[in-house]
Amino acid sequence: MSKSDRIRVRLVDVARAAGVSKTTVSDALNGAGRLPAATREHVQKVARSLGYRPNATARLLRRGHTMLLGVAAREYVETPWVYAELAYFGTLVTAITQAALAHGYGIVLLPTSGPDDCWLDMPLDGVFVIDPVEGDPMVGDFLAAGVPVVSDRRALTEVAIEAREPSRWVDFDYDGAVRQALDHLEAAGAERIAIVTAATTACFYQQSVGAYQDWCAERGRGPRVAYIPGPGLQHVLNAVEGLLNAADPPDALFTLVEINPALLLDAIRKLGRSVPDDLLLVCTTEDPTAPYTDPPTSTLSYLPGETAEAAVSLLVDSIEGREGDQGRLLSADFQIRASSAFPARRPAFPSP
Amino acid sequence: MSKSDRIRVRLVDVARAAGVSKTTVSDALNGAGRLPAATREHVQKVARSLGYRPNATARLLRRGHTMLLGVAAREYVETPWVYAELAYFGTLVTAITQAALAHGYGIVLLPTSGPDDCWLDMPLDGVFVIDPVEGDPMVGDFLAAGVPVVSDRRALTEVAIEAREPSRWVDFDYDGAVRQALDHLEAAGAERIAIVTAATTACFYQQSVGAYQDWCAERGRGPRVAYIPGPGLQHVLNAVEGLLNAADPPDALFTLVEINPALLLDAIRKLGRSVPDDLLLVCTTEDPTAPYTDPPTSTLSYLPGETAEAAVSLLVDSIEGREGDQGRLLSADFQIRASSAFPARRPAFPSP
DNA sequence: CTCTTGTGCAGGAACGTTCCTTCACCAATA
DNA sequence: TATTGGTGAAGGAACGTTCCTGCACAAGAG
Repeated sequence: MSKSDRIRVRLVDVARAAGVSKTTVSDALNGAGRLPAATREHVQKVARSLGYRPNATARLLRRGHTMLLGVAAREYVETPWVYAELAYFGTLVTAITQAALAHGYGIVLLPTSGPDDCWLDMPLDGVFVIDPVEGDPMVGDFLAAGVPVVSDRRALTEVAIEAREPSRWVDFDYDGAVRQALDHLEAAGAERIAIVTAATTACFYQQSVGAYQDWCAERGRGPRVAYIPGPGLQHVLNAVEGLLNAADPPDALFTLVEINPALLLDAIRKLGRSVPDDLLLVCTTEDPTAPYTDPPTSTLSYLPGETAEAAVSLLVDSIEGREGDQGRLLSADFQIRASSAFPARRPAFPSP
Repeated sequence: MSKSDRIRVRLVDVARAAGVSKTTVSDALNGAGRLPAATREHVQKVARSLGYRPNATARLLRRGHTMLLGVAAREYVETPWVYAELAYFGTLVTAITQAALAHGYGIVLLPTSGPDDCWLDMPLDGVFVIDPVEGDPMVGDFLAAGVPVVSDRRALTEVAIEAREPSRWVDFDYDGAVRQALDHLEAAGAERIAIVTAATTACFYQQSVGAYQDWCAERGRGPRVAYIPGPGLQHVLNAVEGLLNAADPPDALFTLVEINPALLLDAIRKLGRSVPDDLLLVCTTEDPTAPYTDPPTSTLSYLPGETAEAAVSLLVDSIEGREGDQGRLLSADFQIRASSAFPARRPAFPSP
């Protein structure tokens, strides 16, 4: 009926056409076996003329591994796939793809929601789970199925310990990173540092806010935390407006959520404040535009490139049966630029 | 030796443990066959207790399709995978992933370069090729292998016609879109409109610049085109600076390349110009921050969401043997905001 | 003229599923 | 008692590869 009824040409078809056995065809095309050059070339010519292409699935079944790595972002599990909103996810996925390619693996983007354990239908050799939720069922399913898992957070112990092989991890020293930024702002003269964070259970936010609160407590300062309720930059802008219009406004802002730095500077300007004269600013972001804003924005980066490299390498070690590290602890990258530099004069803001 | 030597539990293992045949196990777990509830539950219990998970690859081989769609970005073929740099790619990939998921397909990110035809080793049911180059070998390989291809540009005829099944396409009316933006700028009073484009062979830039030149010629105006040599926002900023510092500077800017609007406004401001008073601005971008800049930026969007929807639907039709459309022609979405609105006064720029 | 060694290739098992066919069994009907 | 019909389950082919084993033949050594 349809033109796609034309059946695909298989190995045996080539064998018949060339008047040899399928072993000979396989050997000729794969460069294996003991074949004289004449036979090899003949078979190759016939295969080419028939337009033969090996069936990838059959090959994978035979070989036993698929050379495919899954990637799943779990932070907002209800949203199907959100990474485009966030520069962090975008760069991370890119970096993972490149790193995987370098090891000869392909990348499959996994649904974060879906019917039950539909993710197990994909032929994967390993999975990288970004921002797993607590007791993540996806992680459990894969480990139970014998598929190695690497996560960018290591809060998976309770699931992992009952599995045959615990999941490996890549993690960051959040506490150190947050303190580095806060110390810097303090040294630059800030006395009322506010942070903007997300109202999620994601490990990154939990630990960062915790570190911030500890840091404030050690200095006897009241914490100023703005929580945004979900993804979307309007929420972030609202939160910033709320902070700056408060009775006792902050003299420094530290954002944990992704926000385009130029846009944030715009918003701050519209609220009648000037960076860095009235307000110091540090953004947690992977946005490559940060150095080009006016003034250039100080950033805290969680190095998607290195995360990806480490994750893929751990995953591949695990898949290929090598005993490698169990995990890798990375440090964030803090870039100081003019937005948080020591201003000529300290804010002459009226204290209430 | 290693702990991963522990062999995976297969269907036959469950069958042996449950004292039944593999047929019974398969039927019990898949809800097929004629089995009494007792047997079904017994088998399920045994399977669960052994931690059985079906092998995805074997299943795919049997079923004949993999439910996997490939995605390849070809614009900068030399760069391994660049989409994070460009909001268009990011949103497009996200949208494709979601659309594919809705049809029950997964997404595989394909290497754009690599040894020969390594992409054929992936078990794909179909491929979406973004921005194919002329006579793209990847498109040819897939079509020859009987894998349906959909592309977001239709300039593939010479490859497609020799294939059994020509590739399907999603395309845009670039000419109409460019003219819409230019007409709008003209109506707003602009007399010297410059565009910023990329020095690539990609269909989108070629056709858009062509439309711009035609439009200028029809009005007897000299075209002002700035070409950027490669990816990276520094190039864009340099190009803008070059245009605005020229002897006879433009009074309107129309960017075809991706650039963060807030950042561009920053740069224009630093060059001593004000949008929209001195300079009107229209950006081709998918950046969600455009409505939030100061002033809000007029944008031309090539609707990654609709592109993805159409592409996946064409692909799935093709895979599942339905005779569907051969292609889909979409229109770009032009959003007029303050950055290109009629200013109170026309630029009082000195003509040379 | 045998015995070895090597070459060129064919046969068939295996990978782990799904599903089509067959078969035994039991009860109800003719 | 023979026939039908339905139920429960087993056997085995098939999906398209790869690769292990082994056969036939020829050439050289003894």
